[in-house]
Amino acid sequence: MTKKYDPKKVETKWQKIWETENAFAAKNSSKKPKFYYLIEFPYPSGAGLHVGHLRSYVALDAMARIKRMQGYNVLYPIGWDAFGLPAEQYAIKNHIHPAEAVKQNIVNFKKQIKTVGISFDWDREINTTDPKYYKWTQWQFLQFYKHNMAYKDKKEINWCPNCKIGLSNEESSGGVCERCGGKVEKRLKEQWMLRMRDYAEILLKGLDKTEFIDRVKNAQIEWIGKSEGATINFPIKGRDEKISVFTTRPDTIFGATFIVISPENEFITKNIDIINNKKEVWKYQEKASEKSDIERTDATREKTGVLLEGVVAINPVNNKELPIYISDYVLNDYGTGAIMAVPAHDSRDYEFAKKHGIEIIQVIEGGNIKQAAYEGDGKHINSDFLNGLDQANAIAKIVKYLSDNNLGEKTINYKLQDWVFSRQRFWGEPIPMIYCEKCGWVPVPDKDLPVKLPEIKSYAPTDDGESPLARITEWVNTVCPKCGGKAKRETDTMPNWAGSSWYWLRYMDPDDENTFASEKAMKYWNMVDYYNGGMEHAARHLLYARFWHNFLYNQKLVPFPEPFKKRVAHGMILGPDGLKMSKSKGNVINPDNVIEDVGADTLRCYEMFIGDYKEDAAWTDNGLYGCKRFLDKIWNLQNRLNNKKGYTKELETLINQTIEKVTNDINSMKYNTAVSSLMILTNAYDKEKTITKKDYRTLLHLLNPICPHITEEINEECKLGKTLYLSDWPQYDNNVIEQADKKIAVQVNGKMRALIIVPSSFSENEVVSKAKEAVNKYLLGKKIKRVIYIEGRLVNIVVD
RNA sequence: GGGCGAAUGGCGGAACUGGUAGACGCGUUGGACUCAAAAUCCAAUGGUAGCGAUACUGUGAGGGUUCGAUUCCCUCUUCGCCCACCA
Repeated sequence: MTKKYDPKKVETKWQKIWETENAFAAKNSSKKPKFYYLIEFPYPSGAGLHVGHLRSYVALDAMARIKRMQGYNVLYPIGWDAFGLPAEQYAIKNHIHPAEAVKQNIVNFKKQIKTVGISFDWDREINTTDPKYYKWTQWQFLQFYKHNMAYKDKKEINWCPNCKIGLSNEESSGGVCERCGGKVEKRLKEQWMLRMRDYAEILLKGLDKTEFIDRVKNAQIEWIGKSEGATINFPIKGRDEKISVFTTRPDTIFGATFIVISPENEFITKNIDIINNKKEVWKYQEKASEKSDIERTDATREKTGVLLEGVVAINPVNNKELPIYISDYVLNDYGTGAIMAVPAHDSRDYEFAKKHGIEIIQVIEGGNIKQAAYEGDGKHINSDFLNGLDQANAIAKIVKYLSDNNLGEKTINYKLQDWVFSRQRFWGEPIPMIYCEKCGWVPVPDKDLPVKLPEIKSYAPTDDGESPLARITEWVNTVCPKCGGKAKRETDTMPNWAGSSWYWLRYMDPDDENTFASEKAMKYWNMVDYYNGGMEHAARHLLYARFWHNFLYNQKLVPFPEPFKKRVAHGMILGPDGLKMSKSKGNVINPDNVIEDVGADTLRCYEMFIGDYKEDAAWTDNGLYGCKRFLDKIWNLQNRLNNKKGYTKELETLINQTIEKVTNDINSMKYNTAVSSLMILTNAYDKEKTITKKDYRTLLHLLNPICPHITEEINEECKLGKTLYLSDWPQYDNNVIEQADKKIAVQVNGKMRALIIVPSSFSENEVVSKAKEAVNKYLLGKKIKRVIYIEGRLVNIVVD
C-alpha cells in the first residue's frame, strides 16, 4: 500500500529542491534557442495574491515548463510594480513609510507565489521602487528630455479634487477619477509632458511587427485614432486673422453654413476686443469648464452654444459669410479645436443648426434633409467645380484646390494625446530635473542619479496641489549643475505607468550597474515572445510601453523596435456568485486557504480546468474538489503498477493521442481541454487492472507542467525514471495514431443511424459496404442516390 | 451611436477546416460498502413519448445554402466588453 497523499509535504519538498538547485534560472548565453514569457508584474497590495493573478502565472508556467523540457532556454521572470497610490494612501493612514509597506507586502506575495510552485526565475526579481531600478527609469526620462521629447507645459489638465492629483486623459476617462471615482475638474497646472503624439504613426505601423490577438490590436488602433482629412483656413472678415478647422469631409465645404469653435479655443481670448457679447461668451466658457467630461461628451445632450457677435468668417471657396459659434460639442484638444459645420451632412451640426435656426444647404444627393443629415456617399450638387463627383473624387479635387490656392492642406489627425507625465505625489520616481533661475530647467547629471526619495514624516499632498516633496526644503534646495548657483528640484513624480514601461528589458540583465540592460543581453533575449495580461491594459499600458520602447530604439538604446511579439489576454476569475471578486462583496477566494485545504497542485489544475482561458469564469468549490479527486485518482494508480515494458497495448493509441493533444492544447492556451484529455486518460488507466511504468510516467509527465509537485513525487516514489523537469518532453508516434481502428459515423440522409469501427487499412469500398450493412433496415425498399464518404470520419447514404 | 465578441443540458464548458452535438468536470437520482455517516466504487442523467428496442425533437429566434449546419450567408433578439459629440 502506498503512502497517503499529503499535498503540503509533497509540495514543500519539491519547492525546496527547485530552490536549492536554482532549477528555473535562465542563462544569458546558451546554445539552446531562447524563449521569453512575460506576465504583467503585480502590484504588491496589502490584500495579497489573488486567484486571478495565479490563473495567468500558472498558464504561462505550464507553457514555460514544457518549453524547457523541449530544450529551450526559457526566461520567465517576475517583479514588483510597487509605486502608486494604494501604498501611499496606506502610508498616510498608518504613518509608515510606503517603502516599508511595500517591503512587507512583497514578502507576503513572494511567500504566496512560492507555495504555488511557479517556475519563475527568482534571480531576476525586480522592484520598480528600488533606487537601483528607478535610477534607470529616471535616466530614460532624461533621454526623452535630451531629445526634446519631454517638455513642460502649462495646460488645462484633469484635476481630481479628492485625490489632489492631476490625471491623464486616460485616467479620467468618463469624467471620473479612475482611482477614487470622484468627479474630475479642469485646472491649469504646469506638467511634464512626453511627446507621444509624435509616435502615433510608428505605434500604428509597429503593430504589423506583432502577433497581438485581434481584440488587443483593435484596442491599440482605436486608441491611436488615425483619421485623414484636411485643415482649411477660414479668414475673418475685416481682420488679418483666420480660423483653422480640421475636417475629414473637405468635399462638403460648399455646404458649410457656420463655424464652431471650442469654448477653450484661444481665438476667443485673442479676439475678445471685437466680440460684442463678451459677457455671454465668458459665462458660457465658465459653465463649460465646470462641466465634467462625462457631461460634455454625453451625445444625447442638447447642443448649446453662443454666437460670437461682431465676428464673421469667410468661406474661402465661395466667399460666403459664416457666423461663428462657440459650443462644447467641439473638443479643444482634437484637431484644431474648430470645425466647419455642414448641417446637411453631419448629424451633430444638423442638430445644432436646427436648434439655432441656421441655414442648411444640401451638397450631396441622397437622404431626406428635411428630416435628418445625410452622411452617405452620392453625387455632389450646389458645389461649383465639385458638382457631379462622388465623395472620393471630390475630396481629392478639393484638397488639391485648397493646397494649390494656399487655403489649406491635407492633414492626418490622431486622437492620441501627449502623455501627461507629472504627478503631485510622494510615492513615485522623482522627476530628475532642477530649476535654476539663471539656466532654466537643467537635467540632473547622470552621475547624480538616482534622485532618491527623501525620508519624510507626512506623505499627504499639500492643499495647493503641490507634491509633498515641495515641503522638504532641504531636499528641494540644491545647486544648479550648470552654473553652481541656487536652484530647486522638481517636486513632481512620475506616473505609475513609468516603471512598467521598460521592465521587460531589466529582466534581461537585472544586475547591470552601467546600463539599464547590456546590449548583449538585449540582443540575445530580443522581443518578448509571449506577453500575457488583462484586457484592461490592452490600451494604455501597452501603448505607453510600446511608445517608450520605440523611443529607446530610435535612440539606438535597444536593438529592436517593438517590445512584444505576441500579446494574449486572460479572462477574470469571478466569485462564486458570478460577480467580480471584491472585499466589499465578500466573495473573494484566498489562495492561501485553498492551498491549505487541497494543495497547490489541485488549485493549479482547477484554475486551468475552470473554463476557456480567454473568458471569465466563476469559481466553484465543487469544481475545485473535482480536480482534487482527479489527483487522488492519479496518486492511487501507484497500486496498479506491473513489471511489463513499454505501453500497455490497449492504451497505446490513447496515450499517443493524449501526448499530441496536451502538447498542442497547452501551446494554444486551451488548458481546459488539455486537463480534460488527461482525465480521460486517467479514467482509461483506472479501468485497467494493471499499468506499466511507462504508461504511468507518460501520464505524469504530461500533467507535470500543470501539477508539477505531485507528478515529480510519484515519479520518484515509484522509480519511474529521471526527474521529470529534467527530462525530454514526451513525443508521440503518429503511426500508432494513424494505424488505430477508425470509428465511422454512418448517416442515412444526413441522420446519424449507426457507428461502425473499421481497421485503418480498410478501403473506401470496404468501409462503405460495412456501413450499408449496419444501416440495412433504413435502406430496405429505397434507392441509393448517392454515397458520401469522408475518410476516417463518416459515410452518408442518400436515398429517395 | 460605433466597433468587437458571445448565446449549446440543472451548472462550468467540449466539438478539427461544414462531418457522431453535449467530451471532461460539477450537480442530481438509484445502487454497493457501512450500525450510521463521510469517503470511495458502480449505474443512469438534453427534452418528449414508450416497459422496452426505438421514434421524434434539440445548439437565442426566423429564413437560406448543403447529402449534411453549433460551424457558412441574410434578418432579428438578448447579453458582455471596448470606444464614444474625434469633425
